[in-house]
Amino acid sequence: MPANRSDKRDVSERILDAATRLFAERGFEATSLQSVADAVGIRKPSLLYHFPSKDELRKAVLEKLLAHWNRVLPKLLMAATSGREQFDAIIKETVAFFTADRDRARLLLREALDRPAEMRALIVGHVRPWADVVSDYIRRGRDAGRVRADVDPEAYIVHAINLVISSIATYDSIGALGEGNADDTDQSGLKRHVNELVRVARSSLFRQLEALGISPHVDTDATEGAAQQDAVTATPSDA
Amino acid sequence: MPANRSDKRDVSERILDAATRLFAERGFEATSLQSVADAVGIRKPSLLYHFPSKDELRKAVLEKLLAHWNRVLPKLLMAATSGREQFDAIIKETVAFFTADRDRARLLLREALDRPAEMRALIVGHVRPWADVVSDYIRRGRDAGRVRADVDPEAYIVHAINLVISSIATYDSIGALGEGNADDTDQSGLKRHVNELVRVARSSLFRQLEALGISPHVDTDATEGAAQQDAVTATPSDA
DNA sequence: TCCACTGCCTACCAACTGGTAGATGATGCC
DNA sequence: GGCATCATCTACCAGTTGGTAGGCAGTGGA
Repeated sequence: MPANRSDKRDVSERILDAATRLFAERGFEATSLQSVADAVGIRKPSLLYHFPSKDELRKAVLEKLLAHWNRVLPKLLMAATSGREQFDAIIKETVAFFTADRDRARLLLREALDRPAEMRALIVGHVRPWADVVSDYIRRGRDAGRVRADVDPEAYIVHAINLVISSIATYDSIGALGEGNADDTDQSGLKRHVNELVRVARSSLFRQLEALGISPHVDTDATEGAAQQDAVTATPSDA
Repeated sequence: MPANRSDKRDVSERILDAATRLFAERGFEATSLQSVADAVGIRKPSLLYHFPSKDELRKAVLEKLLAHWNRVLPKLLMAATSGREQFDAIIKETVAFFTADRDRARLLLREALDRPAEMRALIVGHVRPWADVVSDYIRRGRDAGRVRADVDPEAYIVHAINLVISSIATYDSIGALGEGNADDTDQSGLKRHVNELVRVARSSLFRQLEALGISPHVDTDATEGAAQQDAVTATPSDA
């Protein structure tokens, strides 16, 4: 039987999963190959057979994370829904992606801190293209009066991305301000956290609805609250 | 002469400075005591004479950072200016504090990722008290109609703090989206980055001025822009 | 049947880690 | 001057690190 081949992919996959978790939790430098091997249940040289060096393992972990991302995002941007719906779709997917596994946010944030130059290159190569699409969209929205006049589109996008990733990555520590209890088992605290996160991102971009004479602000609040409600529970296309 | 005593403080101080820089740059685990000693120009055992263990050094670095913070913040909160001025004073000081030395932001962010439980405890002990003051202020502002009705005060504060620290800490990497050039020597990119950061924090908290019938929004933008202008160049009370 | 290859292993390595022991010289107090 | 203390040093330690050498069982194709 071809147990070999399927096993190899399986083991490599398990190594990647364990490494992702440990790198996100403790950081790359603080994680030994031994501990990754232990987590997978193999010996260290076996691990080095699949990934020839620790740095190659790191790159593979990062690449796997970005691969998913690059698969999902174009779809969202090509879906030609316009106006706030597009914004909601993007931010909802982004938030769902990172809340589904907070290690993703932690890993990216650590990488940004540990290797700024490398991350910068990755961002310019992978994220810049569609960030330009979004900033165009923001500019059009600004001309149409939907978006606040004082928004700096490029800078806003940076802050929006940073806000999502960082606030989810640091929820366990900085989130302590918002909630008293340490064990947030039902994730109600995380929900509240994320709802406000989406509200901040949205309300700092769009002009207030009542200013446009659409509806009284009490209704607006309720609608926005409902729209954000399932941002946490929503499942990303792929886990 | 009392060269001994002043020398001791001096060396300890130099160790703390070097450790702060290195911990912020590479992370705690990735920084060896040897490299800190080298940066100071002493031998490793001399370093361990001043700080009995690596972990004690870490705590001292963190404590020094928080000490400054705890000295400055009460003053800002006690200054009984009300309304948006208080918000501006706090966020301006905070932003100035972290932009004056971005290592501070990086260090705190790393600590939040590396030791969430410890950071959580520190936050509850040190930050919670005055965060409660601010959230009260937000609630009052909400009742008075200055603050948006849908703001979640506690959650907002968490995001505001996170936004400031994280966006400044990751400017070198994620900020690449906003600016093309890697060497931001004149810091104009950082200024733009920070201005938008302040705008996001403010506009997601307060209702738009024109909605309150105070002034046309063009004037508002200009005023706000000017108010934010020197957030970067402003010097915090103590460096 | 033989052979090459895969996947995992044991045994090992030099380099480096945080930390200790203890000597040495300078300083300040009696 | 004598003496304790301070600050720094050299020499050393055991443990861990990322990584290598090479053996060995199973598999699949010629």
